Amino acid sequence: MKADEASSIAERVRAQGLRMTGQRRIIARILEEAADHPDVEELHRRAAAIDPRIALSTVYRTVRLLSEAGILERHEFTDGRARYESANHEHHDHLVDLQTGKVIEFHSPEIEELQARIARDLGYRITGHRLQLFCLPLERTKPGARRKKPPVIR
Amino acid sequence: MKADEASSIAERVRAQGLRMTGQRRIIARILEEAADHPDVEELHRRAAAIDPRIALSTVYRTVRLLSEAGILERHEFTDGRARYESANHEHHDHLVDLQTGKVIEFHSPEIEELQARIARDLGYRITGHRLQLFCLPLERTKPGARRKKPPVIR
DNA sequence: ATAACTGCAAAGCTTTTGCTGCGCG
DNA sequence: CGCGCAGCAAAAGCTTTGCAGTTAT
Repeated sequence: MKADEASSIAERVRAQGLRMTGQRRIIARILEEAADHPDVEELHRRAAAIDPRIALSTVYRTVRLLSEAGILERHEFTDGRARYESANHEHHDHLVDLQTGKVIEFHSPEIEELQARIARDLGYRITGHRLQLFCLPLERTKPGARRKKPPVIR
Repeated sequence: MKADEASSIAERVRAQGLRMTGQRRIIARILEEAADHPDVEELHRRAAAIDPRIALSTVYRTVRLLSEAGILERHEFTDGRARYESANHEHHDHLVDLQTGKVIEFHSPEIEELQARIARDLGYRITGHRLQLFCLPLERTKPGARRKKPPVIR
C-alpha cells in the first residue's frame, strides 16, 4: 500500500506543505465523516454549523486546492454543481439513483481492463476517466412514475 | 433499424411537432456537417457566419430543446461548457486527447454488458450513462511535457 | 389566425478573484 | 515574523428568462 493511502486529510495536507488552518480542519473533518458527496454549498452549510464565520469562498478555495493536490476527488453528476469526496478511498465509479438521488459506488476491474485496452488500441494511455450510470430501481417501476427532473444528488 | 434512426435533424424536428425555422435549419446543418463536438459559443459563431442576425440565446434555446427531444446529445467533458452532437449516430462513448483536445468516439459492447450487469446486481436498470476516458498519446510522452490545463476540447 | 419562436437585455447560478488583514509554522 | 490564507464583496463565465415583436403552419 502506498504511503499516503490510508492517512487523514490533515496529514496529507501537511505532507504537501500546505497549512492546516482551522477552516481546513473543519472541512477535512466533514468530508471524512461524510457518507455522501456534498457540493460546496452543502459543505459550507455543515462547516458553518461548526464555525459560522467560515466564508463560502474559503470552501471553494479549499476544495479546489485540495482537489488539485489529489487530496480530494471532484465529481459532476447530473446537476451543474461539483461534488467532493476524500480521495482516500479505493478507486471507484458511481451509480446514480435518479429516483432518490443516492449515489452508489462500485468498482469493476473488468471494465477498467477493457478501458485500458481500448485506449491502448487507439494509441493512448488513460490518465483519468469518468464512468457514471444513471439508473432507476428494478422493482416497482410504475409506468405512471414521473422521472423528469432528478431530485437532489447526494 | 428504427424509423427515425437515419433521418435528418430537420425531419426529426418536424416529427416532434416542432417548427422548422430558419435559425433551426442553420443550426441543424452545422451540427450535421460537424465532425467535432462544438459548444454553444462555437455553434453561434458558425451560425453567425451564415446569418449574422442569429442570437446566442436562440442557439441556447435550440440546443436545449432539441436535446430534451432526444434529437441532439449533450456532453460535458473537462471544461464547464456543454457540447453537442446530432443524436443520429450509433451510441458511443468518448476518449478525450488531453494534448490536443480532440475527442475520439468508441464503442464497447463488452463494457455495456458489464455496466448492465453491475446495475442489475445492485437492483437497478440503466437509463443513461456517461463514460469518458481522459488520455495522453502513447508515443512521445516527454517527461517535461506540461499537462496542466487541457486545451480546447473539440 | 395564432401559437411557437426570435432577439435583446437583464438576471440567475456556480465559481473565481482582488484586496486587506490575520494567523500558521 | 513572513508568507500563506481567510473574509468580504465584486466580478466572471455559462446559461436561462421576461418581454415584445415576428413567423411558421
